[in-house]
Amino acid sequence: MVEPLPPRLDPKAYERRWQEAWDRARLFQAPLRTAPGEHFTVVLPPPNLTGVLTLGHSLGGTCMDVLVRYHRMLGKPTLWLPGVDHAGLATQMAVRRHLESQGVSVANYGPEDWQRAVEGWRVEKEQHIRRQLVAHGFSLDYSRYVYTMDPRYSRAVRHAFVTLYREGRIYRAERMVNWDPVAQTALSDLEVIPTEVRGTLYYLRYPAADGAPEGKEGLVVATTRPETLFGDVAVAVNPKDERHRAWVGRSVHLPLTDRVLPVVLDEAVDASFGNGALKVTPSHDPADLAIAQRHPELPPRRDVLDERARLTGPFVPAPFQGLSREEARIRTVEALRGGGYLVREEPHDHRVGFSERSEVPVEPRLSLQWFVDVRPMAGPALEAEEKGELTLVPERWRKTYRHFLSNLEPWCISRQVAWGHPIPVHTCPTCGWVDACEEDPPACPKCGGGALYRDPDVLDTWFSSWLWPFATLGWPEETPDRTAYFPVSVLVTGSDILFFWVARMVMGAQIFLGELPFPRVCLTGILRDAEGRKLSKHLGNSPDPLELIEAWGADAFRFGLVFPLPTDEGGTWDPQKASEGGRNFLTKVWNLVRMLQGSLPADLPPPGGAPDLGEASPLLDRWVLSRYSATVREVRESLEALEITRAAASLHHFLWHEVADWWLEGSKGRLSGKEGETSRRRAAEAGLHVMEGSLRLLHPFAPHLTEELWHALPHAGEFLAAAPFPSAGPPDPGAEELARELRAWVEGLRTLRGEVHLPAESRPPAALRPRTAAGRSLAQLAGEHGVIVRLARISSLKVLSETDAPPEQSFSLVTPEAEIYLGRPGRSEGSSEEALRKERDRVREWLARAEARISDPTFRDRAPPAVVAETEGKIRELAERLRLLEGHLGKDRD
RNA sequence: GGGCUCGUGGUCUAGUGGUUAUGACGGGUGUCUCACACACACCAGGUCGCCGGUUCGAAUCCGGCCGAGCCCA
Repeated sequence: MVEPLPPRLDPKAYERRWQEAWDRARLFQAPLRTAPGEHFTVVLPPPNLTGVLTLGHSLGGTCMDVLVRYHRMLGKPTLWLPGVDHAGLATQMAVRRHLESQGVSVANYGPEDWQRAVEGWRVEKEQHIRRQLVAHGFSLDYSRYVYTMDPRYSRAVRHAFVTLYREGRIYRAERMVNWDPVAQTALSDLEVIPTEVRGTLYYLRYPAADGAPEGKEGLVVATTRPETLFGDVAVAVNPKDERHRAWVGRSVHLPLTDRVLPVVLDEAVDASFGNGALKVTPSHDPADLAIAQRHPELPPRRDVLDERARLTGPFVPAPFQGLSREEARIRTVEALRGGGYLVREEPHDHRVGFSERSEVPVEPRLSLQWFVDVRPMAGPALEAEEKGELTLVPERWRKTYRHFLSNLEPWCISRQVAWGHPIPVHTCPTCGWVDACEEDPPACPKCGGGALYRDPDVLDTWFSSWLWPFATLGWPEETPDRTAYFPVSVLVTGSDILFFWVARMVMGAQIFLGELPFPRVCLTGILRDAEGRKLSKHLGNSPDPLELIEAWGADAFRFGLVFPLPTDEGGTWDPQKASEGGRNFLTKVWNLVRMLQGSLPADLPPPGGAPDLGEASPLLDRWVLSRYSATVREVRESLEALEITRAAASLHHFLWHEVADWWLEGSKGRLSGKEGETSRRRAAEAGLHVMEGSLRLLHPFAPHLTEELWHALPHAGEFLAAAPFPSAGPPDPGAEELARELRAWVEGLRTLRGEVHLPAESRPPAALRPRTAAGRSLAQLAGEHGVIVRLARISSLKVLSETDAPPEQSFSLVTPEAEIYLGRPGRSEGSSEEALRKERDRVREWLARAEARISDPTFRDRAPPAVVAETEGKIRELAERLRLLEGHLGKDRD
């Protein structure tokens, strides 16, 4: 026989123990299979190697674990595959900060040095991340762990590149990219954070070069970046702008230089901004570049900022050479002011892109980069969603998904960093041969020359991430896992990476495998702190999940994450409060089982099928079994629909407010044995059936606690984690209707007690006259009266017939279900008049509202007959209740 | 500037044409009632952002406005 449970729940006493036991039993290792077939596969979005997991990972992980454990309990071959992402530049920056904090200079680090430096970091972070994942109780299959820089994974990345290169989908081009002048690399749009900045708008006069139009001395342009003026190639105005019409065909002097710039017309110029004239600096602004390209007479570029954003080059006058962009702005403005070119300056709020990595403003820069032309891939990805082959949950993300795919830009995949997957393109300096190869060629295949030159860039990290759902399973090789466990069954991730990860994975799988990587995507909300900011490593406002697990236990933390689920919009979420709520609920479950355990006969066998309860069985047992069946159904439906919060809420409500508050409270008499061994045994059987099943239902949410409690009850099997998920039994509507009535009676009695301030210890006699058919049936079940007496804390219950006179000297109340009387201890101790009056006023108001509706002829005319009938029924009930209430009031006043 | 989303008691939230609008936290009152004070019972608190429209009937559908947030420029 099992030990009695300790009175207090202590997660530390069992969480680690079960994690180790599950691990020893290899419960989470997906079975090896070679044939395709029904399976459930989830891949963990690989956390970055940059550091520790955030609460966002905890949320996504919990959702995945719930689904994975559920499907595993359904008996499907189940795989949840973990891994980490090398996160190229992000990791390199983190390692660099780490090394520099230890006084190590990385200025001269080459790729090999970085490889070595990151390797040590990687081992440490991998261990930490794995510790965090294990502490959550996530049922991951660590035997299939993947690191995006593993040789096998790297081969997949390389294969993907070579395939696209050979198909002509990858090309090299000079483009305006987001340039990080500190990290000295291109960034994707998604690594740039637009930030609201208070800057200055400078109005500069560019003097006329070949005679000013009448009444003008020069053309005034407005700019936030005066330091780039040396790169100007023109001044542009909007053709519709009458103010500047006279400038067409003329030219102006570029201040601080001896150059002359033409004035051109372009639709893109915003006439309402500044003075309506724009200095065109094609090398350092994407919009200006576009203008220059529309005017073939203009020089296409004129670079004045180098890779560190310093003013350099032949167009920069000597005094400004080598200045940083910040210094250059100050000096240029000084010089412009000195020369009388600065007309005025005004404060100006605008958005500047900051590098997510090095946190400095990004510099638009023309440079030679590698691109994937993803635009042709969008069609199939859109089509899959439109046909319903790919569904997003919640559905409202569809529009966002479509909008993104309909506006794709070529994807810049090259990065000028030391660490990452190298771009496998080789050039022969002798004959000019260029190609992408799966293996490094020892010599030029064309001319036989050696000393091939490999492209120095590495790939954007997302270029490896978009292969995740299939490269982790062995692609491009046909491995057994790929056959058995692809496609992924559902992808769970944060809505913030819908574009750059989810959409790209869809395109990737379609192009490389010709099929979807997953049929469903579950997008979780974004957690925000008390100030409404997104929790992130970046802001440092995410607590370490390990601290919360340490403080509350993994199960409480997990339950707090999904119930209530934080929504992605607006709302804030307090991890302490949420975990506390989880802990309170789990304590409830703990005590529920503890109470039940103490009441079980020693020889009670593990539950088999549902106990056979005839109509003569105790109402509460029939009712709780019916509610249990309904809960099983709801939980299964919710989990199938990926509505994890709804499943958690069903369980929370059922266990706390149905099993504990009503079944257990009302069954204590029977469970205590005071009503005989047979009665006790039957109550215990019903309770055990419901609780053992509920533990299985709850297991995906709170795996440790349920495993611990399951072992404290009679059970069949070695692990709850490997037990089958419950199936729903039939509902019992008759029992539900009677129980609803019983609860209404008890609640009415309790409300009246409260309204007249009866002391908690008083046990007055009570009488009650049913007002419904169900109530009259319930009244016949004399065996249930003890339950009502217990729950309402009364000494006795007398059911009155229509003709019975109500008891003298009593408090009273009229509810929709019954007229209720409570014995009054002494005539001086309060009255129910206030309660009755309150109720009467409410009923009057409802009645008035209903009567107003029914007296409207168009309502009778046009509303469905059922609604009219319902309203009439309601009016009858309310009128009757009002009459009764007024009668009681009259009597009470005596 | 374009796109998307959301405005429900103090806070968070359920609710896709018909009830007396759900629940949680917080608040109040009373209770250490033989599982649980991490609890139990009861109570108070909302003109469902605003204005119009559709409808017999709108938190729910439509339009406009106001406010918040996200994404892309």
